Amino acid sequence: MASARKAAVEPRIRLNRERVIAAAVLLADAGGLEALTMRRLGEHLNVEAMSIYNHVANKEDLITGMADEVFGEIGLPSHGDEWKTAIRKRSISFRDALARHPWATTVRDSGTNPGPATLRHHDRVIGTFRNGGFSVEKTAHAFSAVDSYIYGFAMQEKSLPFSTPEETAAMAAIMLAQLPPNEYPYLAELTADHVLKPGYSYGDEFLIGLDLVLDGLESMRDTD
Amino acid sequence: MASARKAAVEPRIRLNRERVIAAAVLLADAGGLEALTMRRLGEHLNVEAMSIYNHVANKEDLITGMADEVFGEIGLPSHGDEWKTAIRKRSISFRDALARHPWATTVRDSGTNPGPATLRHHDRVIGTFRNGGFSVEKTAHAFSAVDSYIYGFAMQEKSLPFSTPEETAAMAAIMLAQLPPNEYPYLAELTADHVLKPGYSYGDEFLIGLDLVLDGLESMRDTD
DNA sequence: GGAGATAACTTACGGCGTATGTTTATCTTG
DNA sequence: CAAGATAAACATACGCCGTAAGTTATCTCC
Repeated sequence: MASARKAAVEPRIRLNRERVIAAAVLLADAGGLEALTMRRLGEHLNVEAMSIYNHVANKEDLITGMADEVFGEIGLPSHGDEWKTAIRKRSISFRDALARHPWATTVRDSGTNPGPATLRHHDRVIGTFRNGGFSVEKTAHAFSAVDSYIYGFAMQEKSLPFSTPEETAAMAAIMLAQLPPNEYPYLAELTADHVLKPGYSYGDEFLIGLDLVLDGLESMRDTD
Repeated sequence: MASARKAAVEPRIRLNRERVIAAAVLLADAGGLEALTMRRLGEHLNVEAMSIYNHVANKEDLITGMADEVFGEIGLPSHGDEWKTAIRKRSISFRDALARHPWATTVRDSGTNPGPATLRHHDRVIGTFRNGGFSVEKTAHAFSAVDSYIYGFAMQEKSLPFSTPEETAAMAAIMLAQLPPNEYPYLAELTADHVLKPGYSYGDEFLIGLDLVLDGLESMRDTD
């Protein structure tokens, strides 16, 4: 057959789980989770959609793998640092990873069946609090508070309809113009006097809120 | 025709946007956003799928309407209360609304084209900070920090594979049993000594983290 | 009661995830 | 190196999905 001869000229490149997941992450980064379809993923891998199922159980399994991939990109808290510094660094790294892969903010089934990178990450974060003098109970509080904040911030950041300062200013001006001015006076004030000021960037809010949470955790650790 | 006669016996009930959105919210509450399909929604409304398009522009418009519905359920901060009390109450109400409608945590296109309930809600929250003595800039910090925390917490809560205390204990025991014990010692400790303790409920973490954020905002307001 | 508007229904299309069955390429073992 | 076994590719098909386009029934108002 002609196809057999052609196959001899262009030998198949074997797939594997890592290559599949990496390509899927690229696709989702570019167009969001809804751009990730098995057929399109197949195209990017030069393979038919069904061939992917030799390497992942189904689409959910694929996405779980992708989420673990993202967790693997987060810098683990360093043992050498004091707890606050260590958690601060990994929180920034966490937020950066979620900004690189915005689709990951909504996945969160890492909660139901976490992959190995996710487990290691969580273990190290918990260990950092414990070694920093937090009781088991206060470690739970700290873990919940910090990660809730990070996830929530990443989600808000993702949902903004702009990213660069120029886009922000343009978008804010439009939104301000079409706001009924008397109906939402405080919203109008915030937009006009803060968002539209030169140099405004929503991303700058991240560290302010993060440090607020970390300082609160420090005083919580030392009281009761 | 027989169908014409039958129609005379069972006259059509007219649809409208509110009824469509309310039914869609019910459907999503019960089975998540992926259970919300136009055909199923039609069935629940005793109507063909395409008839729904006389009342919403498309599915995205429908979901936007649903999100605004949820925002409408959140109690507005009261003018009578001190800012901290007012924000605390509305934050609890916000979290309750997101717990009732878990699908809403991932929607967030309220950011791109907010509905009237969403706008009113935001305006009132911003106004509460402003009248509580926050500068415009600090109001932005406060708004971002509080809502990030609430969204993130709601998302984590939603992604837990259990809700009742019994389920939690059962699930935690299973997860603990299948954890490589030496590989994740801190995770194991937290699960055994905290999650498996009687009376544990992740939901209790909400107020702890919320008060931590609110206290932090208070001292931020009074410094610099 | 007749006309025009509104909102329902019907049909159809392309794309989705994936079950099932078949073919081809690669690996194993002598 | 040959051949049988295994793994991974391809091909087809099914029942869903959102929704465009066209048709019919009902409601509203004179």
